[in-house]
Amino acid sequence: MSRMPEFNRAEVVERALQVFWRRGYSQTTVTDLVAATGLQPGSLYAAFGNKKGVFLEVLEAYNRSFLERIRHLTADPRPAITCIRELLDTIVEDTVSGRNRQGCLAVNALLELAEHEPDVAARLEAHNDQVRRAFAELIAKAQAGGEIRPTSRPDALAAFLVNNLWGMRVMCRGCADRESMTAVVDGILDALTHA
Amino acid sequence: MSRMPEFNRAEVVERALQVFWRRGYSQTTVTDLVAATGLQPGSLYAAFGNKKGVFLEVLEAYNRSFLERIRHLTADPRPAITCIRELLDTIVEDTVSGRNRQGCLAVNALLELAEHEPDVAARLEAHNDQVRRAFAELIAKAQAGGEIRPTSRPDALAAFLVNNLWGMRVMCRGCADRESMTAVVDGILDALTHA
DNA sequence: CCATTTGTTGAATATTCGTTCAAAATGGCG
DNA sequence: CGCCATTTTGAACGAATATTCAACAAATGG
Repeated sequence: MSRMPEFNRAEVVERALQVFWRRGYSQTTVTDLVAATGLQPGSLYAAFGNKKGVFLEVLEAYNRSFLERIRHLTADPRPAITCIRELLDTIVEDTVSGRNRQGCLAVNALLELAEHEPDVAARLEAHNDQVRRAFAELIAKAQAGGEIRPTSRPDALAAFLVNNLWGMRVMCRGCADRESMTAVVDGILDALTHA
Repeated sequence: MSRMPEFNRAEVVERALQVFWRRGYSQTTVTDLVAATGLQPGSLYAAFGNKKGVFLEVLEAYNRSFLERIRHLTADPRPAITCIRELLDTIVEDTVSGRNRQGCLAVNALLELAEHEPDVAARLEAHNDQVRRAFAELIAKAQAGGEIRPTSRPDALAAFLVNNLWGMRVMCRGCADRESMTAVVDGILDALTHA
């Protein structure tokens, strides 16, 4: 009964994500989004409402993907500590190689927008909680398997781990030397296994 | 032989700092700065060149103050671990009480501006190095005094500590519950003392 | 093949922002 | 006091920005 959209929504979101991730929210202009997505302003506004609408959908896709990645670790047959080490090592490698120095979109957005976009902040808080819970499950599994001593509660260790993850996401934007980053990873894993 | 400036530069910088800290760089308008400092646009531009000039001076003041605070810890007669715990506890209290949920100006600025303001990023990297070195000294002192075992190098432990500090500066913008934050602080101190 | 509904186009719009500048004000000094 | 260098004032300017809209195009159903 009507004309069909010419674009693939997921593709558009993915391309917008790349721009927002690299340039941040404020420094990304609608013109940037038009160039990156191939959509004209009118189509963009028809599909997403406004710039913030695009960003919210981008953020949702990013967070979902990240969270799934963490949750998959719990299903991984290898020891949990191995999975965590691999996760952290990947960040180090991506940073040192220059493959990814843009940090975490969610962390970047939280620091940039927490003050004047309360709804964005609320979503990011919720995401943070979910990440923490996912790690707590992973740690509980590791404690059950004897990899981590059950001295500390999974919640507490998860909060500690997430804190370090966010710290690394800050550092990889500004001080990307391998030595410091591996020292950090070693410190985290020592803390988890000796706790 | 000429007219004298009517404002106190340090006061103006301090007031501009409050605005930039709360709102971030992009979201702070020159109109905001005019309102906060009491200076008219012309005076502001005569004194600082432009908006970025104001911000650079603000950042310098903030970083110098923070760095001095850390360096003072090395001269504190009490055990280094006590000083570190106090530093971290202060962050927790300021966050939970709502006294300071704006995190760290330097971290916020790094994430917001690293991409498109290379000179800002360079200054922040240098600051980061100085902070790390200051903590390394503090830790070396603690190792010499037997508070921390000399198993790990001071550099490595300092990198780990700074990573957690930045992580806390992220978290205090988005997930300010006391339980998580004290869990993080406990994790940090356990890691430092048992390493 | 027409009517209708929806998507696309891209120039236009209104607003906001950083910055400038000419005129007025101020204070030190001969 | 009168000269002059400097600061202050605040309206004005141009550039950039997010958003809109009227004209056009495509697809569907009868």
